[in-house]
Amino acid sequence: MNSRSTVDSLFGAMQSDTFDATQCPVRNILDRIGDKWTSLVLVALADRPHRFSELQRAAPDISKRMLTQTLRQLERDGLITRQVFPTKPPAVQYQLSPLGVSVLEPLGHLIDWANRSYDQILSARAEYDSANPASALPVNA
Amino acid sequence: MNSRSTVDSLFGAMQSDTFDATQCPVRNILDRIGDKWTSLVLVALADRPHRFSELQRAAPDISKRMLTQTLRQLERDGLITRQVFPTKPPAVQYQLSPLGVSVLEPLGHLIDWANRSYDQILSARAEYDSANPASALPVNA
DNA sequence: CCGCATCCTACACGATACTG
DNA sequence: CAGTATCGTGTAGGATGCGG
Repeated sequence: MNSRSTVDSLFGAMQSDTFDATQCPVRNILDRIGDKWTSLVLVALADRPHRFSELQRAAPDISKRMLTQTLRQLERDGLITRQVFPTKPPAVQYQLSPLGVSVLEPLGHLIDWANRSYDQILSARAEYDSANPASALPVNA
Repeated sequence: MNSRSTVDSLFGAMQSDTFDATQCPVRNILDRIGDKWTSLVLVALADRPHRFSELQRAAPDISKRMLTQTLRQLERDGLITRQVFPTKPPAVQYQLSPLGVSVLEPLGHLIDWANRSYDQILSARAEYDSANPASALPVNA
């Protein structure tokens, strides 16, 4: 496996005394990727630039509040750019920056893996759950 | 970009009427990856199999509760296997399953990207914050 | 149309104490 | 050693209404 060495080196870094998890780059990124809407917005913008309301339509169940928040985060991190057209009423366009485009590749790999592996995961869950008739799992079922 | 087509097709799927976000494979996976400890445990186990207390030492700030929960999730999803040695006191070993090993590759790509891009992100944040002297960001600074 | 402020709820997570 | 059970908290995130 190719990525093995990088994973090992990360693990080594985690073991060091001076390791501060709060400013670990990986934690930082994964927290973003993992939150409920970030990756969704990135994927939507991979298609083409979108306006605010277009993004809302693209993800029907996102609230204005969270969409705004997600976009601000991405803008702050330099993954997307925000362009205001002073028309009336105003129009705002969001699009991926080069940095934002660059994340699509690793993100795409993960998405591919998810799609390829989902059946295996589902059957693994079914097997586990049938072997463990109820309890034993304190979290979301 | 290679992964562009898969991203686009995902986006297309999201747009369909029959799309149910709650059982979207990608959402499912990213929720796991994004939670606080899953990826950390996966990376730790990439090195070699670990016992429960070894994992605790590897991630000094994880509580027993969360470690147990994370391990259960991963076991249920079939990414890791759990093996109990009925010694006294008992020893339990966790190791990656083939499926678990397979996630290291896309996960490694993302980790690489995070490490490579972190400087850019930090400077983007600094620039954004200096341009927006305070307010304007309702979330964690 | 865009997006901020306010209020509120649910759940992720941590701390602690107890069992086989 | 390897967990489970219980409790308490912070905060992510949804609903709503106002303002430019």
